[in-house]
Amino acid sequence: MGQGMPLNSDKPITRGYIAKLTGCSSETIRYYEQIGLLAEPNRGENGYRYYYDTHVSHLKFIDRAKQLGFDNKEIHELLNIADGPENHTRAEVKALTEAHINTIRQRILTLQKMESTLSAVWEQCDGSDGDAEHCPIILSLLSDSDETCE
Amino acid sequence: MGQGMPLNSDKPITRGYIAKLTGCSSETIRYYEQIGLLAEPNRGENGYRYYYDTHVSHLKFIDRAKQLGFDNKEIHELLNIADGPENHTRAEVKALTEAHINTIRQRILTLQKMESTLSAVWEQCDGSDGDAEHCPIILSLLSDSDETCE
DNA sequence: GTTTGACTCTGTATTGACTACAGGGTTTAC
DNA sequence: GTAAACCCTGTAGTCAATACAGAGTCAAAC
Repeated sequence: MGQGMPLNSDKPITRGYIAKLTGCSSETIRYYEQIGLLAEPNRGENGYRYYYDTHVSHLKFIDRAKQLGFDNKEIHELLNIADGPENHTRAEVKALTEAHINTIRQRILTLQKMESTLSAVWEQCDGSDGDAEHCPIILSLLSDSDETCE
Repeated sequence: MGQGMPLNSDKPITRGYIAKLTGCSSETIRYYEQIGLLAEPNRGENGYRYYYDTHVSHLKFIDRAKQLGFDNKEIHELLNIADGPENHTRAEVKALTEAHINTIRQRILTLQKMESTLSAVWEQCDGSDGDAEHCPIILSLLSDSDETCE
């Protein structure tokens, strides 16, 4: 029931502390503020940034979205939606997510092609102390495989 | 039998022409030279770069390695090996390739996890014109899923 | 013979998502 | 009281290009 971390909603916390709380580095937090991803916090008389609960939950939101592969621009949109969901539809969120899923699927396909090609030449290479001249990996990079009619 | 492109080994070609031959942009070619990936070509009296066959085959090598996901540093090593294979072993090439394959496999795993998580929430969202407040995608980003004992 | 357009040259700025300083000021712990 | 540990700012670096400004050069059309 909310122990562990004594986070009084009214007591502001420093950058180093919110960094530990969220797992972000304090430099990253400054960066997020700079690019407008995280709202500017209040400042103390000494110029120190002081953060509240909302900053903590926003940073956690950012972290989760990042783990799902969203880039900062997409996370910015998602945060806007989360902060004012009454101005957005589920259709909008679903479309945004779908586009992202497609990007990820495309990346997977590209990587899988690389993997299978690489694995094939890797298996052909005997991995011995012999001269790299006859290494099938090097040979495959040297040969115009698509232009074999040369 | 080597027609199609009349490439006399002794006639140097300009940057724009080698760009068309290899599919790289001419800016990219200048960039490769800058980072030491492509050897500095001779210059004409006017300061123009003039390329030979070796540059063409090096650029093609780079392109093929890039398609297999190698980064510029790795390609640099591979090019060194291809240019002086007597100083390298097949074991070395195989190890380099294996490390790269492992990186790619790791990336695939990460992306597949993202994909399955995203697909799951995507399916839960009805995609209607309704308020985004109850959108399961947004909710999943808002919830401390790992810290449910709060 | 000049002018037009396409090329080439250089250096520098931008992208994205940070990370890593340098060179100060402040706060905390002992 | 002093030293460590924090905070502040601005700036530079990373990777792999891409893009642009401003200048010079070249080939061909008119």
